[in-house]
Amino acid sequence: MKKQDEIPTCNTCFNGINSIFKHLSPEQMDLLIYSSTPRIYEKGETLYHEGRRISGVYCIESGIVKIYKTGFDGKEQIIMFGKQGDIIGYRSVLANELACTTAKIIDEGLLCFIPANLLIQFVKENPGFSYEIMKLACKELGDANQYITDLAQKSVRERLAEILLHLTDKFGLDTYQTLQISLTREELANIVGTATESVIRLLSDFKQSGLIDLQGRKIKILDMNGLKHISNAFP
Amino acid sequence: MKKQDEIPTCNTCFNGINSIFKHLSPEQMDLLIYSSTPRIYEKGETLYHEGRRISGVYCIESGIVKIYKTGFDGKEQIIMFGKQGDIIGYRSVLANELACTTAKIIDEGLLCFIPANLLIQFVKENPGFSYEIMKLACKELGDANQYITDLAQKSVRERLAEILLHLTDKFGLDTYQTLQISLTREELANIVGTATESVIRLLSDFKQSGLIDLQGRKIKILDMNGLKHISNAFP
DNA sequence: CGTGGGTTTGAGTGGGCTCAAGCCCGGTGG
DNA sequence: CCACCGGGCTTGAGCCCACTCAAACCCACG
Repeated sequence: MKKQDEIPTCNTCFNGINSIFKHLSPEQMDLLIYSSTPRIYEKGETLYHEGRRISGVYCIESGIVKIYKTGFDGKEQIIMFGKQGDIIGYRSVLANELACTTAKIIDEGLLCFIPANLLIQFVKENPGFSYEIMKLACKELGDANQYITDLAQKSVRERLAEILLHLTDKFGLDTYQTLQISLTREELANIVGTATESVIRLLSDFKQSGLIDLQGRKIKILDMNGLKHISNAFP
Repeated sequence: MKKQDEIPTCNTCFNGINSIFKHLSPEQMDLLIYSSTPRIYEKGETLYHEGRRISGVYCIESGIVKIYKTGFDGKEQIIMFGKQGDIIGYRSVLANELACTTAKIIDEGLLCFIPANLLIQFVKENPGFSYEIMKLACKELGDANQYITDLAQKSVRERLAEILLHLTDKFGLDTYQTLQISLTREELANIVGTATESVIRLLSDFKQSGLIDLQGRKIKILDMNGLKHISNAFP
């Protein structure tokens, strides 16, 4: 736990040019910094559990968070990932409901906990901030609607190609074209909404076709246009 | 068009106890009534089109609106229905995006058009109203996440049972247990995310099992618990 | 060197899709 | 009044995608 010795700070997170908090007044910003608790979270830690009361939201300074629902038979359905700059858990806090998802760290990093009442206070007294959060929710809702349509109408093959492109969009590639997020085959299956074996077969199929390359969990994106073509998305 | 002679009014819609507009100031309410244009919309009319600019939102005083996306091969995916008291189109207006869905009247009724800039003005200057809309978006987002999980993990049979229960929740039954919304088999399929023939086969299967009764488009819900059991939802 | 989690591959099966044909029923025009 | 549509509904046959089950492999780790 030596890492805790470096004093963590959320400054980049709060002050970034695209930060959701850019509309806060100086006083509110002070209050935010004073009331929020940053710390390093390790791989496997759970931020909140589906069905439980949620006491605040988390702002991600670094690391990756997996947000998922647990289906009837215990199978995970990954709804989204959170990364640098994302704020998670706000949905349940603002709707004043129990958490409808579970959030778990898959890449360790620095997160800032912000108490629920503080967030609600900001929303109620700062229209600019409120509008910002609302835009976020509306954007997520648009994405969700799109994914509903995909799940209902596309084949597993199409969806897997699309997910690879989405992950590329969100997490980027390194100089060797390697996707900058590491997922198990099972996790990939739990995004796409299919069985682990199907993901494995399709991935090696994509590899045969020269669309991607595989080395363990590293996925190299070789032919983006080929994937776009298969996915029937990204017009 | 004789119906237009009766002067339509949105009063019930704006002043209802659960109205989203309950937090508006008297001046804002006046402005709303002055600036909004109520009229009767007939079956088949389209309020807005997916991919086009959207000039305002609609508040439903009566009637039913179908909100859907059009998939790659032209197939509709119904995202939700709007009824009395619902406000639709706000997502795209607030996110300042092109419409991500199409909205079409399936049961004629009175709707009130509210210009986009007026809605945005209210959101920006009235935190209570803003909070109310935000809660709405968050709630819809929760529903969407649930449906993503269902689509990814449940069988068509389970989903159809679940949809019948959701429709019962939203539109209610008459004294003969008949569902108070009339849909074609194809529309049902486009909610569930399956082929028309599958819906037909499963409905008659449910009828055989004594769960429902069918008379054309009228669906009688006979055994709610049976449907719950099949749907693996509603714990 | 065993243990266990993740990955891979194969075989078999079945849910649900597609295609095709026929039916029902309300509307329309001769 | 009847013939004839046409849209929606129903039923059947056949097939294939993708799931399940089972077995083996790989590799990091204690």
